[in-house]
Formats: sequence, C-alpha cells, structure tokens
Amino acid sequence: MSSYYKEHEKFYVAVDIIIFGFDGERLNLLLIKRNFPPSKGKWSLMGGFLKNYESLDQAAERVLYTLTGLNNVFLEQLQAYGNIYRDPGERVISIAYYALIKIDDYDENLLEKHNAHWYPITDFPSLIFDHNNMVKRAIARLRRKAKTQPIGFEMLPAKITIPQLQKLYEAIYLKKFDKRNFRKKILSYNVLEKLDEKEKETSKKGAYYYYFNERKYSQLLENGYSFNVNI
Amino acid sequence: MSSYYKEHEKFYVAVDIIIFGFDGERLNLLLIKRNFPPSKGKWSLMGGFLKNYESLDQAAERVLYTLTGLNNVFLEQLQAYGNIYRDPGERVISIAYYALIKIDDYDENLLEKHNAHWYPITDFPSLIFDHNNMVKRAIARLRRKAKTQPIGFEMLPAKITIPQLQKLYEAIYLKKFDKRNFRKKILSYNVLEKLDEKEKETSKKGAYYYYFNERKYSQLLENGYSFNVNI
DNA sequence: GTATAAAGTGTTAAAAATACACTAATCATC
DNA sequence: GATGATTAGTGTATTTTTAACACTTTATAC
Repeated sequence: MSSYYKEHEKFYVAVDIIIFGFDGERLNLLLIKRNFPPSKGKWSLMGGFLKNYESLDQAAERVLYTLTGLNNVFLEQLQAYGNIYRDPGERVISIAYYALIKIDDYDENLLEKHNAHWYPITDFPSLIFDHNNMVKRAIARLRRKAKTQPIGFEMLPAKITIPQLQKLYEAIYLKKFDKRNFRKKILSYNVLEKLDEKEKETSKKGAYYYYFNERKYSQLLENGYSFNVNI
Repeated sequence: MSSYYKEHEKFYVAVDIIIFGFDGERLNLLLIKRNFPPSKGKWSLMGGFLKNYESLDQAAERVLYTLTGLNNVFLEQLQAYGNIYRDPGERVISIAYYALIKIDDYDENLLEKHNAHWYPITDFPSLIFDHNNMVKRAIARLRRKAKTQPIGFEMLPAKITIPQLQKLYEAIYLKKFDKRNFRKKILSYNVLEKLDEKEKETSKKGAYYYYFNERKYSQLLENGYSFNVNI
C-alpha cells in the first residue's frame, strides 16, 4: 500500500499464553515441553508467531485453540515483552496473554500432541526465556483482578458449591479464608442462585449447588465489585 | 545468528506515549500536531519506531526524551495494540506507554519543534488511529493505580502543600474531596514531612509546605497502600 | 479595622471487615 | 441402630474504616 515506514526495521512478533486451570484443589498452569528447537526439551509457555492476517487478540485465540481446542474463554492481554536478548535465537517481541479455562474442557489429544502438562502454580519447572517473569506477572494480575471482578468463576462450571468456590479463591491467594465470612460476602453479590440439588462426592452431608447467573455477573463486571474476604 | 524463525513474518513495532502533566488545576495530556505524513496536520500521541538496538522500555524512554528532554521519569507500559488496520498506512504493532511528568520541567524548544501542546483530559482534540482508546485506557490505569500507589506525587515537585495535592487528586478523578478527610488520610501514610515554610501565592494565609520523603514512599510502593478518600 | 479568601482543625454516625464456635446431615463401622 | 468421622452450614459481637459535616485561623487588600 504505502511506504512511509520503509526506512524502519521490522521484528518477529509472537504471543505467549499463561493458561490457568483449577482442579478442585490447586491452581494450575498448562506448560509444554518443547519438542522443537530452540531450547528443545525445555519447559515453556504455549506460544506462536503473529501472522499478517490476524490481530494480536486473534493470534492469542488461535494459539490457545491450537493447544486446547477451546474457544470463547476468558483471554486478556498481560503486556508486551521486548528485551533485546529475551529469545537467544533471534529477536522476538512477545505479547503475553493469560487465559482462564475450565480444566476438564480441554482436548486430551491436542495436549498430548503438544507435550503439554498441568503444573500447580506453587511447584512448576523453570521455564525458558522470560517466561518465568510472565507467569509471575500473570499470577499477580489474576490476584488483583479477582479482588475487583468475579473472574474466578471463569475457571468453574456453571453449577458450583460454595465450598468449591472458596477452595478456588484459597488456591489463587494461597491463603485460608473464614468460611462464614466467605459465604456471606459471595452471597451478598446476588450472582448465585441456590438449587435444590446437592453435590455429594466430596462430603457425606453434601453441599448445595448454586447456579451462576450470567446476567447478574455481567452487571457486576461492568460496575466493578469489591471482593475482600480477608485477603 | 540463527534462522529458526525465517518462515515467519516480521512487523513494524512502535511505541506511543500518553504523557500526563498537572498544571495546578487540571490534569493534561501532551499531544502533537503531526507535521509529517501519514495523517499530517492531525493530532496524535508522541510515538516512534522500535530500533534493533533497544528494548521496548528503552524505545519509550528515547521517544519521551526526544519530545521533552526528560529522563528518569515515571514511565510504565500500558499494553500492546495490534489490530490489523489500526494504522491505515501500513501494519504497525504499537506498544503504548504512559508517563507522569512535572509539567514545568519540559524543554520548551523541543515541544515547539514537535508541534506539541498540552490539553486537559476533559477537552482535547480527537486523535488519529486508536490513540483515543489508548488515552482512555491510560486514564483508567492512572485512576486505578493512584488508589493503591501514591503515584500522583510523580507529577508534583518534592515540596508541596496539601491543598495542591488535593487538587491533583481532584483533577485525576474529576471529583471533589472533603478536605478534612483528605488531609487525614494523606498524612496517615507518613510520607509527608511538614516544613516551617509556607506557600503564599495561592492564598493570603498561606499553606505549609510538606516535604515528600522518597524513602518512605518507596516502602509504601513495595507494600502497597490504599488511597481511598471518597473515591 | 474590616472584608475577603483560603488554610486548617475534630467529632459523630454508618458501614465494612474481622474474629470466633457450635449444630446439622450423612455415611461407614461396629 | 448406636457411634464416630467428616464436611456443610449458621449468627453475633468487636474493631476498623469510611463518610458526613461547620467553624476558626491567618494574612492581605482596601
């Protein structure tokens, strides 16, 4: 088209994705053991190069889809990483994204194909390049956001019990909360509707299921909320 | 060096900077009227292309220095913008940064050379490309950050009065605060040390100067704080 | 000496966060 | 069918934080 910029340099641009999932007990990261160079055999985030025909957000969606088979999940840009030697192979500007997924939704075959594994955020292998930094920042962002927006729900099915939800928040903040205060606070947002059904796998007594009301949740998201249970 | 990535496409990468300054009354943006194509004659953020020999952060510092002659100021990455047609000339990935500067510090000649002007955040000309979005996000970020970190101080000299500080916060949030509650809250952080000197230009009585204690400020930054005066 | 203009000061009420301990339901077992 | 074990579920009192609110002080200009 035009050539205003032709004296300037061009760069490889990639996206890397920090994928979070909750298994009922711990918050986990989806990592891949690279079976391709450079740094073959080492652990890293899932990533991919930006293509001409897609936006950054689309590239992130594509990369996430390639690994998990998932679409329409929570995916948000973290920030750009652009140190000169961050990739020892060649200079690459990487835009980091983080995703929140329901851990049972992914496509098993795709994960195997990419050599991907879940690791708890408290204990995962050291990653290539600046990926450790990316993860650190993503966790900080998730913790910050979970205080003001109910994004924790993105990692859970629509039907949940309150003890499950509390475990998720405890896994995010690596901290125990008082269950009376937690329940009080969560219910005060009026996004959960109690069902007659009980979940009976994790306890004999069984915990009531609550249904997660999308519409009220969207309202909360727009207006912002303040989740502050002893955090 | 290597050639792992040679099948991938390369892109122009630029940085654009949202520059905030406080004039004692209003929060302002430093904008430039482009005297070069494309979109010559239109208003935009100050920007520049990334070069091979610099990181993204360094590019942002260089661009800020080119326009203002300033170094060592608060400069933080906002996010990357990568829609395909965001720049109608050619595809450019832009990394937006925002800077907080002391409005009297800049180099007058440089500003003139670049055709730059200060505009209040409440009333500035429409900008090219996606720069309006960038500004919107930068203001939101500034408001969020100013609640949990005392970054407002970055736009003020080391010696300030409390009414000045309050005006800054009112300019950021476009909202009046109760001066008793404001003073109480600010002083409770113990980052301000009262001096014997008074500022007497804006009032007959004069307001005591306070000295801004860098060391205690750094501690606050690390531990996080909560600024919540009626916001 | 009086009018003016901004600085400075304290208390009370309301809301939110925090701390804390017992009962209820069900299953497994003896 | 009584008992023990395990997790769910509930209410109140205390402390802390936020919010609302009005008068006095100081210096200058006239």
